[in-house]
Amino acid sequence: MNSRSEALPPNERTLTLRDERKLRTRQALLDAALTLMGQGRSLAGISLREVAREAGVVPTAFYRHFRDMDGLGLALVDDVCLTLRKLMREARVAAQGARDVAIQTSVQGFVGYVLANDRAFEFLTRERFGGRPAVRQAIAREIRYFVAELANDVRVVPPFAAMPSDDLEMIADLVVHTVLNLSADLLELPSGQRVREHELTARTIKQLRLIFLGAAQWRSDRGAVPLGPI
Amino acid sequence: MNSRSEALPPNERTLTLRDERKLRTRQALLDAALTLMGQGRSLAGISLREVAREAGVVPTAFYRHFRDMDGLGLALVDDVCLTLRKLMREARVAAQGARDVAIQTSVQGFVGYVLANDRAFEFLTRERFGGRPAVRQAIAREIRYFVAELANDVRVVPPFAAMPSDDLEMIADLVVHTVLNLSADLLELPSGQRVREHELTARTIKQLRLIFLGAAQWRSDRGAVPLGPI
DNA sequence: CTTCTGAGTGCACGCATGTACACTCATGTA
DNA sequence: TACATGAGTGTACATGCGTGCACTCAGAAG
Repeated sequence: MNSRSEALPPNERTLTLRDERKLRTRQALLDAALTLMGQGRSLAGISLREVAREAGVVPTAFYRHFRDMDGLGLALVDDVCLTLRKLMREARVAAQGARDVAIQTSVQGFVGYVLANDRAFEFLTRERFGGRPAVRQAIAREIRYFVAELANDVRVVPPFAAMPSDDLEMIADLVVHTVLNLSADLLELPSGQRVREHELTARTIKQLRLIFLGAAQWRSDRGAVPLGPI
Repeated sequence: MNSRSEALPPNERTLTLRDERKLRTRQALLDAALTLMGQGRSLAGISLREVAREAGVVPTAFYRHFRDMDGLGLALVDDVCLTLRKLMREARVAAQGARDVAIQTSVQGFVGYVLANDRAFEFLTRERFGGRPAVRQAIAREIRYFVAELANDVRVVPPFAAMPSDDLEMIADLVVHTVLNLSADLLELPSGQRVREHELTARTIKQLRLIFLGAAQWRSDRGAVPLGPI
């Protein structure tokens, strides 16, 4: 398998022509599913046959790539999140260059990114709670990953340095979910509602400023939560 | 229609026996849908026939109550949110009696409420983003209602008095979504995970404390968000 | 050049679904 | 008491579904 190893650019030529075509069909199926989820449909409401039809392939060919629609869903999470991580990493590197990445700049960048990749975010938003358990868990894991990474990133900046890891994660969690909330609201807009879009963005920016204001005042020892009646 | 008006307890006897039975069947259908949504299924993955079967009624009887599954979904939102509003109002009245409702007490009360009404909250969580557009919009409206009501409620307490309405709503929005986030996380637990349950609750309590800490420092004029490139 | 592999095809099947229609018969109305 | 209503029934049908199986025939392997 996977030969044709004539020492060419290895990213291109570790794959045979056949495998390349297979990957293309696979991508067509993933794409088809994403397309069909436009107009507010969820994976649960899309049939295997529909996906195959949209991808221009006979229904039984589906099985060469995925066990069933659940498998397609999981692959979609992987596929979408891989791209997402990569781009987030790039954004992070760019941010290290320009010190003092203001909240506003970051959020506006994020908004642009969400709107540019609306199909991916629509999928994640829709299936995050509405999807089958396996898909939900996969998305939850990705979000936990982002939270942990954000917690690590802000560990070096003033108010967060020397803060207990627990509290850092708690704040990162709050930030991530506030931003995800913005993303969900944006996707609900009928597209092209620039004014409302800006209102939502402004609201989120304020919310993040408020959170950082709170973080600056935060003292872990005052925030302890007693067990109460378990 | 709706006679038998022999001046009895009007809550009971403005309905004929027939209408009463019809209502009972209707409720059975709503209940059946809620039941079938256990184990992580969404409305989109449940058939009209299944609901009828679970309710102990022939499929075509469904149409006497709802136009289709979308109609059932909308009715479910109304039904569930009506109960919810009523109980929230009671909680609010109770809170007015005991001044200084600590964050901790409120959140723990909310957690108990979510776990006691898990089917209702599971439905709302699942369909909030994952549902058909009409259902999503109905739920979004209910959430906006809660946000507005919370904003009104806290208007009288120290840090929030004399704060612009915009900022108040922005904070209420942050609080409500933080709490909804807790609710979603709780429902994802396999039930009976009391330790993890307490961890999640503690995290949310901390997040709310941090938010109120930020709110105490908040100055509207410093939080203005310039338009930027529209 | 020959042989083998496996991605995509075409057909067939049984099954569940949404909904139309004509029905029954308990209950409300007069 | 006699009639009208309408909630729930039972039958029927076309449609779309998931999936099994035998197939073709590029293209990889030797």
